[in-house]
Amino acid sequence: MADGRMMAPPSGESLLFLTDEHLRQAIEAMFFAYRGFTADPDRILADMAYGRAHHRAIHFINRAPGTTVNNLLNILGVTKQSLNRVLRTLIADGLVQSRVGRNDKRERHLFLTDEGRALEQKLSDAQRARMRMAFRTAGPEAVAGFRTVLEAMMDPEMRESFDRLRDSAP
Amino acid sequence: MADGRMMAPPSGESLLFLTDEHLRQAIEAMFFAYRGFTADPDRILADMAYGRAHHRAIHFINRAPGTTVNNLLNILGVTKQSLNRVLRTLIADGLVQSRVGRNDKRERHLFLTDEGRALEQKLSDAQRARMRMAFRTAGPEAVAGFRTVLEAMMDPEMRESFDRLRDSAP
DNA sequence: AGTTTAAGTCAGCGTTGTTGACATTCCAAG
DNA sequence: CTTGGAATGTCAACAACGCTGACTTAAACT
Repeated sequence: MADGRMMAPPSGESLLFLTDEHLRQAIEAMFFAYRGFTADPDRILADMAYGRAHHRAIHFINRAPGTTVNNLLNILGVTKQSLNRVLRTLIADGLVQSRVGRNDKRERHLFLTDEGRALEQKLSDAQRARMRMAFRTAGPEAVAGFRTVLEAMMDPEMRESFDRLRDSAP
Repeated sequence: MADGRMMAPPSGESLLFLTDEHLRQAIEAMFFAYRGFTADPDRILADMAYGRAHHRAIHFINRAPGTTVNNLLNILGVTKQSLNRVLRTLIADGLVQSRVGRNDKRERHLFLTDEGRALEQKLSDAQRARMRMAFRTAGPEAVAGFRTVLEAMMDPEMRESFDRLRDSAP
């Protein structure tokens, strides 16, 4: 019966739980969970002329104010043309401010305006609310495991970006 | 110092670890990890004329052979027009076979061909390899927590799809 | 038999990713 | 001081994959 599959994998050093079936379930869980993860911000953005790309840009500019375009490029992992299109609309709409670098005037340093910060708040509030709910439901031990697995799943370069952001936390 | 942030959240019933900062880190972890999650299949698909949508269709047809288009629609959460474009190319390329329903001739039942199964294997091998590596690195307890949190993060309907697929496991 | 409902198709559009070519601006090395 | 290269930005074209709207066909229901 179904209960057999709902049992927790064996603890300890056993690695027998890594069957293809378990891995497939994990893959599907990742797929469905990511849909939930993005659902709330997507709903907010749908009403505006923005999409997920705008959300990501706003998130990381808020996270690291004054970041350069090139730095953002590395974090987001897209081409400058793709990012530029998003940034242009955000700047035109007054959500993002681009300041020429003082030391290196080739660089543009990006900041959220008050309006941009307001949208960031709205989006991240929604996303945090879901994450908070999931964490409360799952409990602290599960959360620790969740983060451990996510970090192990990243590519090394992404892991570096992640660590850099984390280590520069306020 | 950085070690302070690298400590595991407090265990037990404490919920103090649910600060906005912890949640934000989790959000970023989810973002970077999902990139890793899709990276390997994406690389394989890039060489062909296929994308992530084809991968998803192939995955779930393999998972539930004979599934109807409408069922697949509900699982994938896209419009039938969007799915149809993908299915048409997969059928034209001989990876998927579509059979008219016997009871209800309006329905089409979908199956992978040998060639389709071969591609599915290639894609899922790559994705499972990463997942297996992450699971081995993180350990069984972390894996259990990972799955718990992912399930709590899903929308109820997605959770139902996930459970249905899991309960029909071979 | 005629209407409604469901499944699937076709046409067209928007967002967001891609490449390629190119201009501009500027730092830094020769 | 000139030149090479780096950082940025723009234009154009294209692909993947979401979406809506209009339509055909088949089944089901009055």
